[in-house]
Amino acid sequence: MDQQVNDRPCKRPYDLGRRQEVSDRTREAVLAAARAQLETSGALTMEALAKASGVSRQTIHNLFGTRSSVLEALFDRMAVDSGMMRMAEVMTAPDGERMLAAMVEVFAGFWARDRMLLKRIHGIAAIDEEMGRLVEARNRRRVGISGRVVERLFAGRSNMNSDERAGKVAALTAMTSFEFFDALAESCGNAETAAAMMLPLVRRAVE
Amino acid sequence: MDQQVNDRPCKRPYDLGRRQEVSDRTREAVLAAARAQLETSGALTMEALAKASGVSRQTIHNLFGTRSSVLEALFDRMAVDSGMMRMAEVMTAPDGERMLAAMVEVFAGFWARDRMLLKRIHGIAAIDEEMGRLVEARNRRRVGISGRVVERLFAGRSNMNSDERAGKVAALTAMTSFEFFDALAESCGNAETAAAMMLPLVRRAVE
DNA sequence: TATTTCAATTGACAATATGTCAAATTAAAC
DNA sequence: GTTTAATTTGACATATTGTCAATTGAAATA
Repeated sequence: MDQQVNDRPCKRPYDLGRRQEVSDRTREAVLAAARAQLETSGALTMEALAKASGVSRQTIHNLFGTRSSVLEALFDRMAVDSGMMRMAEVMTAPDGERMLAAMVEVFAGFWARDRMLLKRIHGIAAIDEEMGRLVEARNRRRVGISGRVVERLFAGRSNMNSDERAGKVAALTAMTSFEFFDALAESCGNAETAAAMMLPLVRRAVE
Repeated sequence: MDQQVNDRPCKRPYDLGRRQEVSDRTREAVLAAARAQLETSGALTMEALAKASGVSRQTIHNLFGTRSSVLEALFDRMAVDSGMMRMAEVMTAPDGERMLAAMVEVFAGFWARDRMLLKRIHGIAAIDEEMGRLVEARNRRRVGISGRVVERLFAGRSNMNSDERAGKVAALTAMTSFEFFDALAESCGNAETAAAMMLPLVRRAVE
């Protein structure tokens, strides 16, 4: 079990030790299988997931809780995996221009790496309230980053009212969204070309 | 039934007449209820749909077939309702600039009108193969329109290679996509502001 | 080695959803 | 009044999520 309430006193201390490692590995296996299933078919059933990861259906429930929780775990993991920490790179860039370039590069890379998976998850988010809130929360972080970039980019010019500034931030946020990247990749035919096109497009958008 | 195989000879001709009208009205009622359900909760169950539109679950199956078919009918209808015919306006504009402006106006209006519904349907399309093909097919039409607009826009200049041209088309297609509009509306806070921002952004993108 | 602990399995179950079928109902057309 | 066919009703079959309790099995302790 994930956690247990001690209604019965333990006669003996017990360290999970290697058992925890095994448990962790099966957790990974489930997430990997979930990723594979989502990327190929788009459907994600507990039954198929259990079979693919070589555990029982109940075990997945024990490890994650509900089906939604599996998706959430996958989504959470993605940020860590794909180096959301590279965002520091963006923030510490020497000037606005290079901040913008770094931001575009980081996000384009991020979106390109897990494009199919993100497409599925964002799709689910459009239907499912809970996943919707999760995606929205992450998007809000990008709004914050856009704000900082725009701030630095126009640090010199004081002849810009707050509406104009808000417009720039909105444009930058929208153009660094997964949705825009995916649409661009779709109409380009591949993600690499889309990634290459991003910076000039974004630059012209925030001018 | 939708259609029947005559295994028994009819003794008498029969014109549906008013019965057809009634049937058509219930069809409308179902679609309206489906729209309402999708816009509010995002979930669409046949049971709730039947209750909301005041018919039996079986009737919906008779009228549409499957649950997916209801969604498809709703999606098909949307194009007709929201005036895809206004596309002629785009094609017959006197010059490239005005074609571009018309295209942006038409699509921004189109996306804004049914934003929530489109969000749901595109979400489903990201998961469901069949709906995915439908949305993709419609998107391809926009690619064609973008091509015409870019063609006219740069009719004078011959100093543009095919890669450059393809890039413009891809950018225009991506920036007139629902996904981009929705992302922009999200970061603006409302669809109206997003619609107003579109033209300048698109213009700068295709330059 | 024997015992204890707990992850994992198994099987049963309830709840919800889609989709199909056949018989009965009902309202419109003839 | 009879015929026609849309609509309803109720019964199924199937698939899916989620929970429960009892069992199993492997690792940790003594």
